[in-house]
Amino acid sequence: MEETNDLMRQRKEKLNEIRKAGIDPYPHQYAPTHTTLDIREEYDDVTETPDETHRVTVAGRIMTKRDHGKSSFVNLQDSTGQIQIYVRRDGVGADSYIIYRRFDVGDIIGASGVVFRTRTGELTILVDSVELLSKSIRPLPEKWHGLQDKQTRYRQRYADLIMNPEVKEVFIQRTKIVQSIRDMLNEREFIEVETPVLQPIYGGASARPFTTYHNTLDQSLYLRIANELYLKRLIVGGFDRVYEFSKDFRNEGMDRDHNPEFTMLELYQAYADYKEIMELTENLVAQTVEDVHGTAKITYQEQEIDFAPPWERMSMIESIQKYSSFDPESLSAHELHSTAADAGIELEGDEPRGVIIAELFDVFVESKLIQPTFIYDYPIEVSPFAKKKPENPDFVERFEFFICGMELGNAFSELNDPIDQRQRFMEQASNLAKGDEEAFMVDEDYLRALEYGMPPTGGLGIGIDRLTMLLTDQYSIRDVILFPQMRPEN
RNA sequence: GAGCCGUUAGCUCAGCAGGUAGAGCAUCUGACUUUUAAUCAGGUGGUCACAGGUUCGAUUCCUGUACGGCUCACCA
Repeated sequence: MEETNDLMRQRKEKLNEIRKAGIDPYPHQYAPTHTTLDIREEYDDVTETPDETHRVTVAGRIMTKRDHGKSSFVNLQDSTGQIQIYVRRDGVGADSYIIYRRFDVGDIIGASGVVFRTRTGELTILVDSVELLSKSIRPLPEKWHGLQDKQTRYRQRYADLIMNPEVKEVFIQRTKIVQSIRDMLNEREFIEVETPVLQPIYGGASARPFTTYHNTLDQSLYLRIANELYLKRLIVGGFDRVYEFSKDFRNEGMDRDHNPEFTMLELYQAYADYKEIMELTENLVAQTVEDVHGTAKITYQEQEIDFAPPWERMSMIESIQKYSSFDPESLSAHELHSTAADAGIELEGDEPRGVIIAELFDVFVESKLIQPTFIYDYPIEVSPFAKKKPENPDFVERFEFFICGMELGNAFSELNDPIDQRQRFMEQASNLAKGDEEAFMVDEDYLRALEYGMPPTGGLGIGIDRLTMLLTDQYSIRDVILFPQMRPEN
């Protein structure tokens, strides 16, 4: 249904008047010579006297308009910032000025003129030619307070971006973060690849998937919850270093650090173990912080975070010993159960030891890890794709890293023993049968790949959205995703 | 999934111990050729989220619904 209000009606009338004057309100192209930033850099030293050699053509959106009878000031915004333009009837001609009077805040216009300074010192273009490039028929939010309503900002990100320049900055930073990581990985001879988003069998993580359907194949397909198993197939195939920035989809709750679709970097390096990946991780992230901020120290929600390596390292057991009064090592399985129950953890009663240890970690430790910290050596029960520790087969060579109480990444020495992997799959399949919605199916093709032989390999996943939250000091994942998931408006 | 809070003009927000609504910006008309929250004068603009209930009367009180925010739970 088309919305109407007086303001839009008025603008449509102006649009018709402009058309009647024989002017196309939506012309096909324009050729600006400068961005507003170019002008600020190039003409920083101009004076109050207009000089014909300081000629520029700019294009952008009218953000404010101050009419003074036969002259008018406009703040014009382009992708690099704003500049003031000064339109005089004597400058553009009487006919053109009549059309100009039909321009509104929000319209996209082009203007040519010479750069000078007004007597208040404002860098300004004295315009002798101005034209409409696109008529805006929907009024922008108010200039002073901008757009505040969160719902509107998320649903109409375009309006948010027009009105709130700091929002745009966040997304520019996001791109820089990705670019920085990509540059470093390319330099280390990793190959960037693309693997399927539509998967016949989902796997590589524990999460409920989105299900879809392919008509021609007459088959259900899943949107990937991870790309792990495909990247490892490539390791089998002889790509020794691969990575992918992967949009993954998990059919679960939404909150300040979960969106149903999100971006994960996964990388795999043949012949490395998790200790090497740990070093790669801290160097990669610390360098990204440096590239984006020029320093390894940032402030996130008023907490100072120092990314300079080496980061703190603690085994999961050590971390539980440190942050709770419990020592999982000295407790029997039965005592572990009652400990966990006392801590308010809901249990069925038949959870294996490792599952409870992981729960204790979640409850007692995770939120306390503020500075970048590696937690390593996870229980085997919660890590179906990680290699066992040679000296203790109850635990695997796996780490996650945490910053500001958030899990940022996950890595392991990849399980490459096809016999062991098959057993782990069977356990998952049995959990699935028992009703664990986040367990997953046996992936026979992945096992077939492993049977050909996969070199010892270290793998890593990093949550790009969460990393961006940290580096741009945003409280919610919705503020680092351009179009976050929302319920329908109506 | 639970709790708390919110939804009033295009935007940002007031308000109503229950009597059909206000401000600023925007917009319109007039004046104004160096303003920058331009200024001055005068106007326009509202299904007070939606649906029920109580009441002589509901934007206001009550209930429900929708959407959103925050917190908690869930999420290895």
